[in-house]
Amino acid sequence: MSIQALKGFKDILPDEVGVWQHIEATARDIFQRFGFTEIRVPILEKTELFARSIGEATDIVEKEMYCFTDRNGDSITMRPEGTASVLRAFIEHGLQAKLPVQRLYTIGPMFRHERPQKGRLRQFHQMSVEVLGLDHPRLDAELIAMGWLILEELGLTTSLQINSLGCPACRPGYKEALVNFLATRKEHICEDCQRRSQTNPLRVLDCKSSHCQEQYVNAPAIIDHLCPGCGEHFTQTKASLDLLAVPYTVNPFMVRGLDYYTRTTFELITDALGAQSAVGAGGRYDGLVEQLGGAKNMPGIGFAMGMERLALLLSQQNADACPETATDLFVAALGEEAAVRAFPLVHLLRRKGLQVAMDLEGKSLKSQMKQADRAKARFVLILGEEELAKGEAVLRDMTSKEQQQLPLAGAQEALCAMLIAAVAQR
RNA sequence: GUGAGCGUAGCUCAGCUGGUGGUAGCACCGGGUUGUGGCCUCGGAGGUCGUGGGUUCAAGUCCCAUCGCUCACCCCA
Repeated sequence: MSIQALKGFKDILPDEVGVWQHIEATARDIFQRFGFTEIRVPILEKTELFARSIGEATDIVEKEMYCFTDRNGDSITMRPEGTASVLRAFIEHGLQAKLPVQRLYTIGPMFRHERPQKGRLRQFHQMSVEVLGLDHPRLDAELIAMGWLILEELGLTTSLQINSLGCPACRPGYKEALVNFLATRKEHICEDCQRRSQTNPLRVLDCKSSHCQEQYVNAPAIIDHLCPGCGEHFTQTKASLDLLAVPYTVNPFMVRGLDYYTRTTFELITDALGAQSAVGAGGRYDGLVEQLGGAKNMPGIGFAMGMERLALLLSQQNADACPETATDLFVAALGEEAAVRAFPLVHLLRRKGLQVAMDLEGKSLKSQMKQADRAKARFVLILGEEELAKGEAVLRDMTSKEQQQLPLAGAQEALCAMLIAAVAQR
């Protein structure tokens, strides 16, 4: 048996890479329009960073992280998400001193040891954005609208759900009300829900069992328990979304799997990916910077998009949008003398910026024409013994099938210029 | 961690109640066209039927184990 990739680790093969590049290019362009700059952060961090930000009791930290002890005996973790690292860098380098409001994005692989399934891998890729230093509700709306715009420009149809999780002032009160409510339904809900009533009561409302959902119809909703500050913030966020004409539905039962979220949370959802419905999600995390040892009262908000999920959606909904690679010119040389002549010509054309291919093995013209066709070459320059004898090469336009003679005499630069002109005309 | 389904050519898959591995499709190589691609046509190459054991005169097919993949639960982007 030959060696295979690790479970949940996948190669992105040449014929799928166009989709990925299209997603990335579209997103980078939009990030830039919204004033974001890229930050690149390491894949490895101290384990403590994630334990402190994501939350000790979360599934991610408890059982999904790739942790190991390095040669110095330090506990190291392969990042399961991007926000913690970006905030660490923000604090470590004092970025708030350089610009009061930081808009950052990062793209890269994340790692979680889960059972792989459709749209879920152990190494997966996220594009994530963070804004630090501003808590205005218009920012929440702007960020959500940016996520929406990315999907729109990719030609993908999704829906948007929003919620508010409150803040340390109002959430405990809600939690208590919820726990009390759940106690009254204890006998009628599934085992998972009973267990989660203790460990993570907010999560219970997210149960997929329709039987449980019936029980929760009259459950207290967090948005009815928000403190005045959070209530006003949520109202303003919704109003701002309306101003931008971004359609949303409020899902008072939506929760997040990371502990650091406060106030606004949202998910961009699709029903086209099987069990994995979220293609993007995020929210506000106003206490996180302080929690990680940074400045007090440093608000933050961010979201991440799953690139595998976007790629799946794109290839099933809008595959045509991804540009195909084409070749400007294929140089078909026949015989050793012609090959020796063509070889440096090809290099010169490449230096001039053309996308040029050539067969190096001395195959038949038929075979070389086939290669040219496969490479989607727009032109083929035929250079054989006959052409050398006549001092004229044949340039064939592969779509119109028209052929013209190009003089070989004189400097190679002249031939180059003619070829570049021919390619530029199309 | 739990459950289900599936492993046959590079890829997608046929293969019935066990009886010699498929002229299968796509891709690849070559000929038809001695120097012109796609379309057509003819030919060619390509396999430890995931692995190990068992039942049987006989196993791709039945049984057991094991490895792998996929989907779902859970969780999440």
